[in-house]
Amino acid sequence: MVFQLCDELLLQGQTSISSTGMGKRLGVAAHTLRKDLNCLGEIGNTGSGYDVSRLRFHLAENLGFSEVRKACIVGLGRLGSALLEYDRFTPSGFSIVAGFDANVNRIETIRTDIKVCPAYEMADVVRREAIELALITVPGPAAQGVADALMDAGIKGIVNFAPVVIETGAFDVAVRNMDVVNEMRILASLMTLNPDK
Amino acid sequence: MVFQLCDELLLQGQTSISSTGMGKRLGVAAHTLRKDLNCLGEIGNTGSGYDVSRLRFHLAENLGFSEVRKACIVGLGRLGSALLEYDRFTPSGFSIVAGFDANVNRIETIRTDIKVCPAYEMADVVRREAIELALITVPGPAAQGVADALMDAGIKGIVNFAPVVIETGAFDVAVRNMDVVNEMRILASLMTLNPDK
DNA sequence: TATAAATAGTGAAAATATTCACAGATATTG
DNA sequence: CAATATCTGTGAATATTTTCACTATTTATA
Repeated sequence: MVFQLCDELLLQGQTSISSTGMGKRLGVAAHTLRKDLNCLGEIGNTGSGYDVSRLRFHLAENLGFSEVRKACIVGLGRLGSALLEYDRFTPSGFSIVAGFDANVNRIETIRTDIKVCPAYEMADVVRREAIELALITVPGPAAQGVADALMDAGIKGIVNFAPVVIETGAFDVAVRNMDVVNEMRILASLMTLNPDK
Repeated sequence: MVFQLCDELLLQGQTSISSTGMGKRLGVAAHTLRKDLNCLGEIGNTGSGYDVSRLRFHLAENLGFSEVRKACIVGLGRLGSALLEYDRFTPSGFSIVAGFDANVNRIETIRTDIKVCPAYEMADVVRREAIELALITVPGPAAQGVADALMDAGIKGIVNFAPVVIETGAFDVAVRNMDVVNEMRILASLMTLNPDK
């Protein structure tokens, strides 16, 4: 959140910002930000706030954004193939190294620079290339099976676009869900629990 | 999260589940679930766990999923127009009542049952139809402006697909961000902070 | 039916997270 | 250059969340 804000500030030409200023933009209390940020060491400047690029650098170092991480996309339907062409992965430090789909006909019609393979090669490719992240864009009923195969092959993190709960069992794998309906439900519940004015 | 699990369980024909069973599937401790769930009153059955459809009903009642909420989509590029055709909104209790885009040519070429309007009509339509939720699918630089206009028009919740931080200022509006790169960064940071074995 | 196993609810304890308040440092201003 | 305003870092105080431990109840079993 702060990291993204840093990028925006730099784009806007702002080189410095205070915890108060960040708090306003992020909707977070200033002291919370200060407490969180000085885990990185004393990187703020008393009197003038934080230097944006210095802050960004320290966040990248500490959160592991400096090294490029390999990812793959499983399920090359409309969403999956759109993601294959998405141009923000590389500048953000992620490298999409493969796409997989169970439908061989579909694979043959996709035109992209990224290697697309049939699903039965998935475990092999993930292991061989040491792919750490996977984006799951298969239909709901197929998602758990795909996740199981990926976890067996050593994947470390999953972004799940299917509207189902992915079980990780004993695997030490982090899952992030991206389901627009779920986000809308969260908004609806906030509105219900905080009817406010 | 529990709500989604209820749907899956019902689909699989499972009518009852214990807090332990849910915890396993969700990767959450059983006592946490029990503490959270009995905010809804005593709806579990000692000895046999929770009745899934009863649990689902109570969650829906308390979280406000029972009434249909109106939503609109702003920005009808590839993502926005794909969402116009998405078939999970209606069965989930959301009604997409309008789409907006600044490009009038684009509006004329979209074929859908949902009303699509030029951007300058947005505030009027949102107010007139009392639309509560908005999905923002415009390019990053346009997102804050769109959000400001929507908040002025009385929107209560935003799902933001643009990779920028939306400022809500003094408005009491909830924002949920859906950015795949941001989710991948979260996974990367978890992997860095928990290198585990 | 008696016994054992499973399960929710819950007060209390422990662990986390947030907020407050202020010292000490830097910047700004007239 | 002195006075004022701004700002971080941080220990202490609160508040919140999570975990634990146990009771009471229901279900399953033999």
